[in-house]
Amino acid sequence: MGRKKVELKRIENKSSRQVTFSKRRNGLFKKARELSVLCDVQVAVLVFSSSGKLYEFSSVGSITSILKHYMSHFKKMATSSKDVNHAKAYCDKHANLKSLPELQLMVERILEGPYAMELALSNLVELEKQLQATLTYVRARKIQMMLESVKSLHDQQEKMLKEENQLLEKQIEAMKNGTDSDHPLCHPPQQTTLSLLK
Amino acid sequence: MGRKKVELKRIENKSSRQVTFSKRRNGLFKKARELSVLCDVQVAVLVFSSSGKLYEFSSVGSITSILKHYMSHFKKMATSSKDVNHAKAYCDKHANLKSLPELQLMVERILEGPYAMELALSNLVELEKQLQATLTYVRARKIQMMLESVKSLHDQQEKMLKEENQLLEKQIEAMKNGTDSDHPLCHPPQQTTLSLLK
DNA sequence: AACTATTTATAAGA
DNA sequence: TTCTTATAAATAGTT
Repeated sequence: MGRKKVELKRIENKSSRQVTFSKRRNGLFKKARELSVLCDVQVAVLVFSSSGKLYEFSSVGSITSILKHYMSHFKKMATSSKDVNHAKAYCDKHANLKSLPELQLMVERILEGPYAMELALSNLVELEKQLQATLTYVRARKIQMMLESVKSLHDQQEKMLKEENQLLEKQIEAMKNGTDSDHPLCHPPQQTTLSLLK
Repeated sequence: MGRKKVELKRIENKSSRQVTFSKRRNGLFKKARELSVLCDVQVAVLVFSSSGKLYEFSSVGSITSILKHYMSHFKKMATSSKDVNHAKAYCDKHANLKSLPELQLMVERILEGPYAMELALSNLVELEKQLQATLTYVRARKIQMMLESVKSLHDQQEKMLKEENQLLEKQIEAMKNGTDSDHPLCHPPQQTTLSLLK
């Protein structure tokens, strides 16, 4: 379908082969998307160029579902502005990581953009790495916070027990020293209230 | 390209959807073959019908490169044999999850079997779910273990402090009994009940 | 499955 | 590379 009918054999001229490759590859992906949508089927097209580059079309399936999975994680993560700020600071210090807002944009473009289907696999792999790194960081932060909260409770309790010990020691001291006209030991019951995990 | 322009959306009429599927599937495969021959590249097209049937065109080779990605995730998980045992026990109690060794076999069959190309996409999606579920479990176990180790340190310290308190209380008691045997206000110190991490 | 009016893809040229 | 356009090819609706 062009000015002339083409013979079905390798195009020997390198540059016209390259031009045809680019045009027909796009055409093939478009057809694949149409088939997928019109007929409600899953289609994957993989094209390996002679230079080893991979061009891929995927109507659905693992790649999209992986992205949706990340996306849902992502929305949860983005709700806590505190985490976002921590992550932002972290990303600023490690240039290989993108910030959460940047990643969010990236994911949204991919999922909602008009060219969602024409994403190269390499882009997805890169995105996945970025998301994984960010998730890992956020998880580490959460665990850190959990441990810190437990430790803080612990420290508080320890402090109260120590205070109680000191009080008791003073009582002993006082009893040893004192005669009994005045009874410093006989106070109303000590209040030892420990509020712990809510 | 037909009597009318078609909207790019699912064809609702089942039989015309089926006819279009058949026509366009063949068209897509023809385009794929042309691209492959004219441009001297490798092309694979996979079409999964809603009934699960696979139609395939391949100018060559395999999809194993995509599957290797899954495999690498997998290898990381399998490094800790302790976790493997925990996960095994967990999986035994939750029949919908496969154990790690089972998953490993699954992946190996997929990668090394002679029918690598004929994998249904649904298998990959299922595998992905299994892997994700297992990873989630392993992560939860790790957090649990970290918290437990902190709690155990905490409990130990608390026990020591309590013992010290008791010792001090006994000393007070003893001193009271020796010097000042009937003083109505002087009760034994109040008990200090500590409710801690469950 | 075949036909055919139309739309769509694309080869060659600018 | 991008656009234009003549023509080949694909295909939607019909039979």
